Amino acid sequence: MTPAELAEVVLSAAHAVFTERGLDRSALPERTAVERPRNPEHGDYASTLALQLSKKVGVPPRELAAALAEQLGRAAGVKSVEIAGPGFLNIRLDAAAAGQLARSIVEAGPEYGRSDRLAGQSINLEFVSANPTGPVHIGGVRWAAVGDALGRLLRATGARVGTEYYFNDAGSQIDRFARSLLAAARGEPTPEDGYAGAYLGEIVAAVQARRPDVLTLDDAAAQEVFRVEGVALMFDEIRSSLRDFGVEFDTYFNEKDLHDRGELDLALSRLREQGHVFETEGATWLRTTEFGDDKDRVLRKSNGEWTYFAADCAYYLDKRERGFDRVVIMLGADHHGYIGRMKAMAACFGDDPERNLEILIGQLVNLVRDGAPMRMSKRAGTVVTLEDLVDAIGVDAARYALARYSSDSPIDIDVELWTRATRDNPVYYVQYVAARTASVGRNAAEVGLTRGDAAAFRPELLDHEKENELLKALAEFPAVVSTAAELREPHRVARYLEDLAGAYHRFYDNCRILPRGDEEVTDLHRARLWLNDATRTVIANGLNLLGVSAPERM
RNA sequence: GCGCCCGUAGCUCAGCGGAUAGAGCAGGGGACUUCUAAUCCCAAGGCCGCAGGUUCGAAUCCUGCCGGGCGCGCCA
Repeated sequence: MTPAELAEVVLSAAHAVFTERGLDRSALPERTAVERPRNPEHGDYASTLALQLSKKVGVPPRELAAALAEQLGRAAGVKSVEIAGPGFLNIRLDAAAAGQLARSIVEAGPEYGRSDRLAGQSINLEFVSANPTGPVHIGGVRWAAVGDALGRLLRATGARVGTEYYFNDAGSQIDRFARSLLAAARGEPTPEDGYAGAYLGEIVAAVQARRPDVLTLDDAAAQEVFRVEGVALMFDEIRSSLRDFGVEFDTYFNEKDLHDRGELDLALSRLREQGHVFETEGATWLRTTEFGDDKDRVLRKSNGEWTYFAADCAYYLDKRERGFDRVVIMLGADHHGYIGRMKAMAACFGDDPERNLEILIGQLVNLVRDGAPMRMSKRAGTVVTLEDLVDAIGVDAARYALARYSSDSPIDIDVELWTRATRDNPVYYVQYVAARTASVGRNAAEVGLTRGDAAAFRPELLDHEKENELLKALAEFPAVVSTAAELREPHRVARYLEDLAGAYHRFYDNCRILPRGDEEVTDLHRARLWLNDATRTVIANGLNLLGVSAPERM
């Protein structure tokens, strides 16, 4: 029995009690959940339903709890129900009902943990969106790991998801990039406010290989060649380094297309229709202060140029018109000032800024070696890049390390820690369980132990304390996945996997799975093999959500 | 000045209103003729920044303060 199923049982018991006592059934929630108590004395699962309902219906919590307990105690698979404290219900399952989960998990395979919790939602997820003026820096990499994991989580919970990389190929930073390339090609010093780093030389060489005539052109033409070719090369590089990192986007969106298709004009007229646009000092403004922004924003400057914000408006509108009802944008901490204007902009379009637009802010990332943050990159001068991180610790460790922490907290990634092959390296600890469970499977096959017919599986034999704890940890996975998706917090999956890994290691240490020597294969061996394989399934499913491999051997 | 984030064990961090606040590391003590000891076990370690409020119940929600990080543009 899964916690979700038990929660259903609790709820239907509540319905029965309410009916019997003539209480107001509209006070009952549509859904309830059971918790996994820390303290084993509090049972396998606990429900706080009586505490939540007592005030609504005017029945003392312990009295309500007693009625629920009596009803629940009759349910199949429930071994006992106790009332504790102010009105907690502490529920114990019988071993057969608990153990049956191992079979359900193995049979569900990659499907275990998936749900339809977010079915019907259509979510656009934009992340990284680094300017094509240099390699992806480490802040962008955090979003590559977290954003990609979030996309996987949202899909696993039934949402329709479109991942998206916004490619700023129209702004003045691109002109600065082109000027920097031209200067480098001519051997001139980097222009003030230009880009520097060894990668520029590589781009220059590649552009010159394609267009040997480039330096014979006049300034404007040469700069244009460097702009077009340089951006294309940079973009290819970004795209391929992200692909090597396991991240591919459904859509790579060009800012330039918004301009070419007249979408900024369209956005402006929509906003004008809504009555939030005004003109002053020759510029065109959006009255974002109407919706809580600290100042109004310019859409079109007095010289006739569009602002970057105007493109943001057009891009948002474009996403909405493509049928996404939730637009999620992941940004670095230095962009938090955008939240106010972006939310206000959504409101100016007539949208609900709480529901239609979510802006997630991620704090800074440092790569630390020998106790000091790394500031220098071989190719990119003062920024640490995606390739620096992968060179230092590898893709699996990098993705795991970046996805393991709440985006609200800054992280230091210690190179020495994340390459260690011990307990204190979380990704190793978790992957080790993947390898260990696979190894047990191989050894089992060698001694002739197989799970056998599912009908012959005897779940009631899994009654050891460590088996029970492992089963409870396995049972939590679907709830962890849906919570992580709803809260946009992939780190919950990583923390859960570490918890599960601990439960497996303790099981492994206490409960011998394979027969020793010439010992006969028993039903207990087979039952434990089901549990072993269920664990491997959940570890693999969980790591997959994070884009991290589940190795067969280590 | 204004805004966002953070403040939990010596350190790094979990903890979507529930019971006695949890992990890892560091430091102390144990378990290898191994199904991978790449692991496990035991002990120790806490005014959850401070003060109020809401609640049957607050590390969690609200307000104020203190401390730290980041930001503020007709830049992108």
